[in-house]
Amino acid sequence: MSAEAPTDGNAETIRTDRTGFLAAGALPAGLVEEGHVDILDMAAQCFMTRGFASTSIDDVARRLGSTKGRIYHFFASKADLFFAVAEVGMQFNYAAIDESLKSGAPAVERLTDMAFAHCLSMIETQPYQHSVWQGVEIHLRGSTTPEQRERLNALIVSRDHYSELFRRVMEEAAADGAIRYDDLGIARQLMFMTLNSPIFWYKPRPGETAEDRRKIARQCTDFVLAGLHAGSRT
Amino acid sequence: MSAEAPTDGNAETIRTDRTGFLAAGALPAGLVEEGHVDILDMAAQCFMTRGFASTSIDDVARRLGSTKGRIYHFFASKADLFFAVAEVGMQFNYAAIDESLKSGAPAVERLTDMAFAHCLSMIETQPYQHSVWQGVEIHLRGSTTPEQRERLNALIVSRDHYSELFRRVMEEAAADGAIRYDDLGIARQLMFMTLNSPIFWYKPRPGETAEDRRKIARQCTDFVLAGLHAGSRT
DNA sequence: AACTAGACATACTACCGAGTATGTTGTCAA
DNA sequence: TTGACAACATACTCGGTAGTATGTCTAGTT
Repeated sequence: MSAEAPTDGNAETIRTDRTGFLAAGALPAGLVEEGHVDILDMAAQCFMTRGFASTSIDDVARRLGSTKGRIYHFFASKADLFFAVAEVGMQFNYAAIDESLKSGAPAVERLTDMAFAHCLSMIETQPYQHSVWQGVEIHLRGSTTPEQRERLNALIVSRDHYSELFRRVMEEAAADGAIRYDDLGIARQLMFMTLNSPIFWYKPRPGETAEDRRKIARQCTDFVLAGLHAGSRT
Repeated sequence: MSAEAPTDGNAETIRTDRTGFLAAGALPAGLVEEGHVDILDMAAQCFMTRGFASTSIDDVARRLGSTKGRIYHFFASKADLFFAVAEVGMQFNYAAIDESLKSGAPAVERLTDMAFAHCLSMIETQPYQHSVWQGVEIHLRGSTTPEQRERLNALIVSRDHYSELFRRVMEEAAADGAIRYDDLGIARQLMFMTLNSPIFWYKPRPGETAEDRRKIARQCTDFVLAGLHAGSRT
């Protein structure tokens, strides 16, 4: 049933669409190894719906239509699998805002574009982002191994660095007088929470188009910019 | 150490402050039974820091300085304990917005007051609210019993009804032309996410005053109102 | 003074799930 | 053709945790 579409030869085609909803294959290059893709996709979905702690490896295997053996062949432990998912999630984000970040546009405009791209990334890679959230939020009970602790720290560092990219643009925009806030730290928290919120309430509708998703992201971005008291849209 | 302050006679004094940080005893009346208070407080903290699934009953007992026996004497199961915490959390919220809700003030003002009260409740009863969040969000793995399913549904209904209270005021305010948005459903999601966000990032500072907390709530409220394009503050 | 019941602590069971050890199958190389 | 290895599946171990059964102590009652 979940049967192999004939796995014909061309090993080149890493980013085939598979059965998965999300296709981690959409990433830049060989960032995700062949054979990992499906597992990551399904794991991300499990982690999203049941949470890390409540997700058993057998759950993921079941969703894959296979058994634990397959997963443990590629990932050393449940935590390893989780980190892999979360790290891919962050890759998505960096890739998403990259272009806007580098544009020479004025700060507010850059901030707007980044916020929009970030939000859209939340929507379109939701299960991965949900895992990132859990990783940063719940400090992962049972990260016994020091290697895992290290990996968790790396994830948080990555998250912080990403957040920093936004902070700089916010300060620029504030210096321009384009936005204003009371406390920068809180303002940034509120901004991210709003932009991240689709992680929790977004539910893909059947027959939904890419433009529909962009519309949601646009509304979130508008809300944030208004919240930052950006020039009232005439 | 965690020792009993002399449990002298007056059984009337249900709402003594105890060792707990939160004191569920601050609730309206006999809503929380004596003997439940400390357990609920500690359970809420555990659920917040480790999450429901990763929290063992022994964890809660350890934080109480006692053993499982005490907990199972009052609560039938781990899920029961969790629901009790979450339900108390919702009680806090209803109590918090009650006054503002009934005031005859114009819609925007009412909305502002409710938002502020709600946000402050998130801050001041954080562990309980974090449990509410988990209950509504993660659909509670292993709610095997139909009674538990029922209880979870009841919690969600309670949450929805609470959310409805806000929706009405939002529509009123929109009709007054005091706020405007694109999609009401999304606008409400964004509003709540922003107001709820302290659940995740608030961290009580030593020597913090009630006014400090109100200030945070005020900034969140401002952000939301601006996001809803309420009249630009002059 | 014995009786009772509430409020726990202690000791035990049963199960689930992470991790492992080993078996099986297909594919490619020589 | 055979050997080797990747990619899994199957079968098992073992620790942690929810839940239970039972013991103990104290306060209050008659």
